[in-house]
Amino acid sequence: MADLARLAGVSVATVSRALNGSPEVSLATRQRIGELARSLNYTVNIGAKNLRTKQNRTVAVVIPYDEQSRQHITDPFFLAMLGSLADALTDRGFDLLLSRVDSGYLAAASQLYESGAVIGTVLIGQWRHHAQLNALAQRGAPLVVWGAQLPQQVYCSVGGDNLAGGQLATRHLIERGGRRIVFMGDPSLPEVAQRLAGYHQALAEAGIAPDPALQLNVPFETGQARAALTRLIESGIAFDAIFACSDVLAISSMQLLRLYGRAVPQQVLVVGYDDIEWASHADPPLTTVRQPIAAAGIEIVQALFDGVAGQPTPPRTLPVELVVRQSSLR
Amino acid sequence: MADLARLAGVSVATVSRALNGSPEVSLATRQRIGELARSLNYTVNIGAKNLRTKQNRTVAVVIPYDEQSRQHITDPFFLAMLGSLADALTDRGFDLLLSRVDSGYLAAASQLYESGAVIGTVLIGQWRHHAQLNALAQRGAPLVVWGAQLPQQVYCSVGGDNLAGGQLATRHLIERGGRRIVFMGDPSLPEVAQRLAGYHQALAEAGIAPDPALQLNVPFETGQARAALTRLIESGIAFDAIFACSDVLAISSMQLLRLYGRAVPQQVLVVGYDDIEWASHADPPLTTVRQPIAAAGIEIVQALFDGVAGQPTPPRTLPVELVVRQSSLR
DNA sequence: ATGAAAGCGCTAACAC
DNA sequence: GTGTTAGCGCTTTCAT
Repeated sequence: MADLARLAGVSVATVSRALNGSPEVSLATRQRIGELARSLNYTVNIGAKNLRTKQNRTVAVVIPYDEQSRQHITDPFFLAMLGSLADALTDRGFDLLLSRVDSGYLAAASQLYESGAVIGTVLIGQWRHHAQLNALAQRGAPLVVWGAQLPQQVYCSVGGDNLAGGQLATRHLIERGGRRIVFMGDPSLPEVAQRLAGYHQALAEAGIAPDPALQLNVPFETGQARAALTRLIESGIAFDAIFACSDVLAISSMQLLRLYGRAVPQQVLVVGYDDIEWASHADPPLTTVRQPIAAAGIEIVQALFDGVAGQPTPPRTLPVELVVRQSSLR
Repeated sequence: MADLARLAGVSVATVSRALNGSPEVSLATRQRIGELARSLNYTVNIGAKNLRTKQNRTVAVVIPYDEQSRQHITDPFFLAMLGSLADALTDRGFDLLLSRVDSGYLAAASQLYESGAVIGTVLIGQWRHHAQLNALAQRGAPLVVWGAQLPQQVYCSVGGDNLAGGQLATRHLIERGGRRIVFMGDPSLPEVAQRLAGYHQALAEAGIAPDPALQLNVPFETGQARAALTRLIESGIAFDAIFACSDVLAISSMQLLRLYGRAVPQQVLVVGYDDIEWASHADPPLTTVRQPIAAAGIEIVQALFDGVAGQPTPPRTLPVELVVRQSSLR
């Protein structure tokens, strides 16, 4: 900037003002300096600017990972959320700092904030970390978590309406003739627990007694899910429908069912969750509960900015919607 | 830090040294300061540190988007690459700044560098921007592009061996009895052009004359691809195999073929490209050319760091491999 | 309308 | 082993 000032024959103060479009500096010099900067490929050093102004236009997006599995971000749903956040932030002129932190030590997520690198943090994946997240929020970092709304929650969460989602899916399966409906998902995750509650409510409404044998407690990871479903099939326990807590699980299950000669939807109805792009390309196209991904990105970002501005940030629940395709149409 | 110094009864210089683990400061005070900092949730302001030391531990990953379609990052392959890069950078203690820039104005990608926000840039998706990328590289920013190696290339590219991939896929289809092999992809993209060249070579080896009617020039976007394939089917032109330049295209095509009562693999063999996670869950499981995604992340990051260090960064081509599943096994 | 100068939080000579 | 001080590149009062 000093160079620029010298070349323009003015002081750095003027250059700074000009580059920031201050009306104090005459239009002529403002333009002259602007063009000089452009021709020199000069850009204000963002670090110095941030240091001086104590502001900052970047947001951290944290995806926790299991220390053991050390797995790559892989579920298309997470990735779609990431894209949605990227778009929402880009629209507001903010950058996105992608960070992976050990899920056992989420406190690391706040370092980005405490070191002044970001103005706040978005965490995708609440998992089992409710307490850790509360602790994190209490350290003062603006934080928004994609996940379920829980009792005694200090942090702000934005999430789909999981209870309604579970009900929607299950009611639909019942309407279509399902009576022995398998539930697939890991209820130790808050979001899944709520979907399970919706499943139970819908069963109760229809006067169907839930059979614990049909509740498959499997993580969002196809390997174990396939094993569990295989055991179920081979045990000979009857079922005529599946409500899976993710599309990945649902599609993987449909494939397995085919292997065992069970036709979808003729013999088994299937409903998934998320409505990832693949759901409509599955065979048969998958009925699923659509999560409002684009809206989610916008809401999350809005909530985060509210938090940064010191405004209250109540948890938000976004509506979900049932998308009926052929996997549930007998 | 001044506060910390006061509380510890030392000067800021000592605190700085202690926090950076300098052996000059006595172990006792070093530990004392360390614990004090921890108890205060204090973290060195990274912006100020970067400003002073003129270093920086963040890398920009840019995903261009079309100004028109303004579409979300959506192809699972891109997202998998992103995950791989995130892992590779995390392993080296670097942060990843995710940025979306208008593909018509890629020069914007260098701003992150010129403003000192990042030490270099990784661009996923070479598309048609060879010239722009060259210009970008010439501005001095360390840049690595995932894509094909091209003549007169100034920037460093890391990519799969597209020529071999095209050959592998096509030879396999021929071995399996394919004679009239459809090619799907947009040859205006360098990577696809190389795969097409491989396709042509394999045809020539087998003495099969290429039929231009079988070359479907469609983008990586299923809508147009489906339209083109539909036209081909309805035109009555015979074909017995498809080589699609992405798994998304391939799976979408299989779905369409089923609609038209063409059995895969009995009537039409299909091979895809990328080996995204979904390929093995498709129906039938998709034979495909595997891109080395995990290795790619590591290579890209290595190349970028070489560039930052001022070392030469020749383009790198990574081996691909054919993964045979049922979609091509008649 | 423009300039001089202080200071954002940190590190690294250089002194002691 | 520790303190003093200059300065990274910028913005912003306060003067003029």
